[in-house]
Formats: sequence, C-alpha cells, structure tokens
Amino acid sequence: MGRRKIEIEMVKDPNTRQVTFSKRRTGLFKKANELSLLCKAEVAIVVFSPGNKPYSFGHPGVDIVAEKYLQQGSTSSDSQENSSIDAPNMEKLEKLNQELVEVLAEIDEAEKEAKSQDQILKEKDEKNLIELKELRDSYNEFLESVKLRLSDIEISQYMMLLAKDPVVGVKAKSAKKKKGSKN
Amino acid sequence: MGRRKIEIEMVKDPNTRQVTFSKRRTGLFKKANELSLLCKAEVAIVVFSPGNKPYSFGHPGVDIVAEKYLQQGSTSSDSQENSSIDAPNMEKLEKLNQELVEVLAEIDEAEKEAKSQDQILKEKDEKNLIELKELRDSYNEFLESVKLRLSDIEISQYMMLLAKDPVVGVKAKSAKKKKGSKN
DNA sequence: AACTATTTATAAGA
DNA sequence: TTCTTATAAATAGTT
Repeated sequence: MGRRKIEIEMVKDPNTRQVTFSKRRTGLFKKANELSLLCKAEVAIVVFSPGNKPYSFGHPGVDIVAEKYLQQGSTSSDSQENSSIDAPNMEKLEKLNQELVEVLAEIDEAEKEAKSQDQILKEKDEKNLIELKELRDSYNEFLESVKLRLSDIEISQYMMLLAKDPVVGVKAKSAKKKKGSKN
Repeated sequence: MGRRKIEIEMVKDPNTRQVTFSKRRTGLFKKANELSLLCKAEVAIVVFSPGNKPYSFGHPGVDIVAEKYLQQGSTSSDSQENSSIDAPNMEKLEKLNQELVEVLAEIDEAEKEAKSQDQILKEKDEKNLIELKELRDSYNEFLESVKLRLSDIEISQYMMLLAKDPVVGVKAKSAKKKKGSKN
C-alpha cells in the first residue's frame, strides 16, 4: 500500500526495517482496536520488534484476554485451586480497563456530536463557540480521569519510581461534567 | 475502506457484525503475518469473537511468544522477592508523562486561542470551525497514544504477577498460517 | 462467497 | 524523525 508494491519478505536494510516495523505495528494495533469496537470482540496482541523489544495491545486488556484464553485453551486440569490471578493489583488493572472503555465511548460520542455541529455551525457561529468550550471541558475531564488511572498504577508499583518524576499536574480547570446534547 | 465510510462503533445488526468480524479478523491476522515476515518480528494474537469463540494467530507461535513475554517480565529470576520495576517500564511511564505534558500545553494554547476567537468570530466564523477540528484531532491523537501505552503498562504488570504462577499449555489453535520458519 | 466502489494503510520521498 | 503523497491493500455494501 505504498508508492510501490513490495514483496512480503524480510526487509534487508535494518533502518528501513525498523521504520516498517513501527508503521505496521501501529497499523496492526489500530486494526485490532477497531475490531474490538466494531464487533465487541476481545483482543490481545504481543509483538517483539526485530530488536527484540516487546510491545502489546489489549482490549479490554492483554491480561484479561490472555487469562480467558488460557482458561479455555488449557482445560483447567489444575492441581491447584489457583485459577485466576490473585493479586490486589489485578483488581486495579481491571478497574482501569473498565474506565478506559467507558471514557473511550464518551469521547467517541463527543466526537460525533462535534461532527454534526460542523454543519450547524456554518449558520450559527455563536453556537460553535459554545461547542468548542464544551469540547474543551470534556477534554479536561478525560485528562483528569487518565491522571487518576495513572495514579492507580503508581500505587500499584510505580509510586516510588515516579516520585522523582511525578505524574503531570493536570490543571483541571473547570472540568464541568460531560457535555449535554442540545439539538 | 468499503463502499462507504463507517463509524468505529459497535455494529448493531448481529449478522453484519459477524461478517465484519470474520473479514477483519482475517485481515488482522494477515497483517500480523506480514509484520512478522517483513521485520522478523514475533507476534501473537488472541481474539474472542462476539460469540465468544477464541481465535489465535502466532508466529512462530502463540505459546512461544507468550512464554517469551513471561520470561522477560520477570527479569530478576533469582529472587522470590518481587523486585521493583525495571528500567524499560520506567521508560514507558516517563514517556507517557512526557506526552501528557505536551498535550496539556497544546490544550492550553488552543484554549487561549479559542478565547481570542471570541472576538474574531464575530467576523469570521469559519476560522472557529477549523479550531474546533484541530482540537478534536489532537484529542484523538492523545487518546490513542495513551491507550496504547496503558496497554504496555498493563502487560508489564501482568507479566510480573504471572511470573509467580505456572502458566502453561497455550495450544495454538486456528493459526491461519503455518509457513516454515527457522526459529 | 464474489464483486467493486471507496476508504484506509503505507512505501517512498521531502 | 515527522509529514506528504502516490499507490497498494483492505473492506462495506452489494450481487
């Protein structure tokens, strides 16, 4: 899909190969994300770059999907009653995932509304200004939630390390509440 | 990429959804295969269809790649003690933080501009429209990067948790491909 | 399951 | 390295 067709075989030039990897990994993850959204499917991907660096994508989470797969894939003929991951951190991660899903849906909605506004705005400029402000609000809201989730992670294990490089101070301005649709 | 553009949201019609799932799952696996061949990268994908049926792809194999992940996840393999995070994970968080900072700055700027737009808009409403679009774009961009990074963090932690448990028997199921590869 | 009109991904190039 | 842009590839709706 580029300037010219290429054979699907190892790219010889290391530099080009790295570039190709980055582009295609991004594309792969994007596709995976779309698949999960369009079909309510759960997806988990793990990739090792040519340099052997690990990358992963998961919706609702690599851990969750992997766990599910392991459960079904290897009929739990376990000798232990240890069937699920038992760690307080796990709970936090799941919660995080849940929130992410919700926020994503919210953002998506806001985006659509913004689109439909596009048309209306061509006639009403004032209305456009209002929309911009609202979008900004939901924007801040989102940032805040992200910050909270990061905090959870920190608490789990990264706190100490992050101490020297604290999570961004999101200056949540007037993060009202989600935008209401008036149409 | 079809007769017409579609929104990335749950396909309502069950039948259409199933068809979409099949098509896109095939496409996703194909992309994964190309990535592994072009870049000598190792890839593993697990997907659950809307009907909750598992599908997987792996090169050289789901189990192999998963295993590798587990291995790397617990670098310090000589201690029963769960050592803290390693440098690579730390890097990811820092990178995430960095991006957050950048986006915040961007938002702030956009906000200011929006304000000044208040005046200009009384004369030029089109300009405002553009502003709205740009804000929305950076919005999506940021969302995506955060989402991907969160996944990375999740997997890292998951690996560490799992390292304590005996994970096994992932039987590579319907992996479409089966090309010969010198592992 | 095939077929295309279109959209999307991306190989080169800047 | 990030941004274009020409082209290849994926795929939504159709048959």
